[in-house]
Amino acid sequence: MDDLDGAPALPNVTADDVAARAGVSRWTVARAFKKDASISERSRRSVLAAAEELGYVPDLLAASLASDRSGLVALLVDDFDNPHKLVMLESLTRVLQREGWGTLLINIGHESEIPQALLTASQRRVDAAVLIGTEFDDAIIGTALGARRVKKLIVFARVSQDPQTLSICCDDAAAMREIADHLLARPFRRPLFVGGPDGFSATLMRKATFLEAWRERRGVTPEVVHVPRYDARRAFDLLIDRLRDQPEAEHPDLVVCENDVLAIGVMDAIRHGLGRSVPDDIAVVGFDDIPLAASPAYELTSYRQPLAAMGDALVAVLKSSAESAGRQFVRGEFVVRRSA
Amino acid sequence: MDDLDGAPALPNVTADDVAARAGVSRWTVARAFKKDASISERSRRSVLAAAEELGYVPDLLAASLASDRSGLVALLVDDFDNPHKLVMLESLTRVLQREGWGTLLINIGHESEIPQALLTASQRRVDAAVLIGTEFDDAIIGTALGARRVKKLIVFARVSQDPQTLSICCDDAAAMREIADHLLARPFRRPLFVGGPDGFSATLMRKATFLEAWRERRGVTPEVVHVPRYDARRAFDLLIDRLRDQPEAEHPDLVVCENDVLAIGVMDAIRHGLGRSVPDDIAVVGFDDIPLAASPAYELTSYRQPLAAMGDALVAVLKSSAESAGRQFVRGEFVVRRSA
DNA sequence: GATCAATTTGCACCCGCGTGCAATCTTGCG
DNA sequence: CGCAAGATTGCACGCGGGTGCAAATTGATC
Repeated sequence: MDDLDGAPALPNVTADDVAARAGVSRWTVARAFKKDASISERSRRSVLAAAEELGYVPDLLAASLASDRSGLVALLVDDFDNPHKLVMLESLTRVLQREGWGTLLINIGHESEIPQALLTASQRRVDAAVLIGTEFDDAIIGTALGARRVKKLIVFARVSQDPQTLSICCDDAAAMREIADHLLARPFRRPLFVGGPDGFSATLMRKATFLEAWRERRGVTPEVVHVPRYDARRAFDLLIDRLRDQPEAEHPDLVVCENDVLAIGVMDAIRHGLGRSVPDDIAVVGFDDIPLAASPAYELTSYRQPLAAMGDALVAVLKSSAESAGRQFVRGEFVVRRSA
Repeated sequence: MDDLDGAPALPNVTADDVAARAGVSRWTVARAFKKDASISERSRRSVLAAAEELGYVPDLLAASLASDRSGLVALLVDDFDNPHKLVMLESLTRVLQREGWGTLLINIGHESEIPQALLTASQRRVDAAVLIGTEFDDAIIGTALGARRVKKLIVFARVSQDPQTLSICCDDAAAMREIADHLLARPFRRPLFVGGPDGFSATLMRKATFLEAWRERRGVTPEVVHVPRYDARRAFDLLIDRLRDQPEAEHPDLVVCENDVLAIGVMDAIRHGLGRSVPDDIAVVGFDDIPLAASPAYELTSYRQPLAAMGDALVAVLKSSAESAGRQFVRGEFVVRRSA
C-alpha cells in the first residue's frame, strides 16, 4: 500500500503509516509531535520527514478521546444583537487559536437553554465553557453547575455572584468611578441612568457605582430607567415615551447608559425622536466602546473593555490545572469623545 | 461499582454501565439512542430509564471517532468588522444547532491563513467547512481544495468561481436589478457605485449588474470607486477625498454601495463630512440589511440577505451525501427606507 | 405444534492515539 | 573494556462507541 508521495491518499494517513515509513514505532511518532517529549533529535527528524512526505497530521479527535483533553472551549453566547459580542468573539477566537484551542460557538437563545447548551458542550468534552452572556441570572449558573459535567465554567465580561464560578470581567466599579469623575467635573444637573433589564445582577455594579458616586458628590440620586432588553430600539422607545410630554426644561442634561447599545438608542431618540442635540442639549455616555461608538455619527464617549487582557486572563485560567473560582477584574480604558 | 443514583458519579458513565443496569448489551444501549434503529419498544424504554437514572449521555467524541462523522461544522470567518457577520453567525448557529450540528468558529485574520484553518478543522474531523469570507480571492479556494482534507467546502454568502466548490448565496444579480429598477424610476442623474476592494470577485456581480442595468436604461455608465477594505471609515475617507474639492453641483445624487458597511460610511461622510443631506441631496443604497440600517439615524435602503433560506440550503447540503458543487442562489428582499 | 420470515440482540473488530512502565540503547567514567 | 545512570524506545491496555453480520428470538401461518 506504499503510495508515492504525490497524490494525497484519501485513506487516512495514521501514525502507524508514518512509523512504518520512518522505521520506528507508532509511539515514537507521537513523541515527535509532542513538545518536551523524550526523543532523540535523529528520530524526531526522520519522523517529521516521513510525516511530511505522507502528509500526516495527528488526529485531534482520537487524541482527545485518548487523553481526555479536547482542546476545545465552548463559547456560550446569548445576545447576538449586541455588536460588542462580535468584538469579543474576534478577540477570544484569536487568542484561543494562538494558544492552540478550538472554539465551539453555542447560541443561547434564552437563559433557560444554558443547561442544555452545557450538556451538549460536555458531550463534546470541551475543556471549558465560557459564558459570554448578558441576559441571564445567577440562579441559572447554580443550576447549570449542579449538573456539572463541564470541567471549567467561566463567566466572561460579567460578574457572577456564584462563589463556585470564576468571572473574568472589566472592573466596572473603577470604570464607573472614572466616568463619574469626568462628569462630575462639569455642571450637569439632571442626570439619568439608563440600565438594562431590572433584576439581572449584571447591571448592578455599574448602576450602583454611578448612583453612589453622584449622590456622594451632589447629594442627590440620579433618576433611573430600565430598558426591558439590551436593544437600541427599546431604549429609543423608552426614552421617547418618557420625555415626549415633558417640557424640555425638565429633560435630563446627561444620560449615562449601562452599555453602548442602549446609548446608541438613547442618542437616536434624543436627536431623531425629540429633535434635540447631543451633546449640546443632552450629553450621553455609554459603555463597551463598540466600533459604532467611534463613528462620526455618534462619537460616543464610552469605556473600552480590556478585551486583550481579559483574553489573556482566560487563557491563564484554561492553562492552570487549579480549580479556580472568584473574580478577576481587569482595568479598561475611558474613551472620551464628543457625546459627553 | 453500582452507585446509588443520587450523586452523579464523576467517573464517566458509559454505555456499558447503562447496559449492565438495563440488563442488555452495550449495543442495545446504542440502539436506544439512535433514531430508526431496530430495537423493541420494551428494551428501548428500559435502556432510557437506566440511562436517566445513571445520568448517561453518549460521548460524541467517541462516537465521532468511530463513525467518522463528527457532527461538527467549521465556520471560517474573516472579517469581524462587519456587523452582518454577527447576524450570519446567529442565524447559522441556530439552524445548525437545531439540526444537531456543533459549530467550530475559526477566525481567519487574512486569506493566507485559510489553508491553515482548513487543516486545523480537518484535524478535528469536521464534516464540513463553511467559508463566510469576504476578503479572499478564488485562487485561495483552489489552493485550499488542493490539500483537500475537509469533506465538504461551502462558500457562504458569496459566489465562488471555482467549479469544484459549492456556493450558497443571495441572488445578487436579481437583487441588483430590483434595486436598479427602483432607482431608475426616479430622476437620478449622477449615480456613483461604491465597491469593496477591487479585484475580489465577490464584488463583481453586484457591481456589474448595477452598471449594466443603468447603462441599458440611461445609456451611460455610472462612476465607480473602490474602497480598499470593507470598512466604514475607509469609505468615509474615500468619499470625502473624492468630493471635498468638487463643486456640489457635480456631486453624485445617488450612491449605491456594495454593502451596508460601506453605505454607513458613505452616509456619515455625506452628512458629517460634507454637511449635506441624505436623501435630499444625495440618496444612498446599501446591501445586506444589517441591523443598523433600520435605525432611525440611518434608515438605510438596503437588500436583506435571505439568511434563513440560505441556512436551510446549507443544512440540506450537509445532510446530502452527494458531492455537491455549483451555485445555489436564494432570493432576498428589497427593503426600502428613507435613504433612497 | 412445526416452519419460515421478520425482528431483535450480541459480538468481533475497528477508529487513531495517550499513559505508564519495562526493555533497550547511549553515554561518561573508572 | 565494563558498568551504571540517563536517554530512548516499544508495548499492553484503554478511551467510548459504531459497523456489519450472525445468532437468537418472536410471530404468523397452516
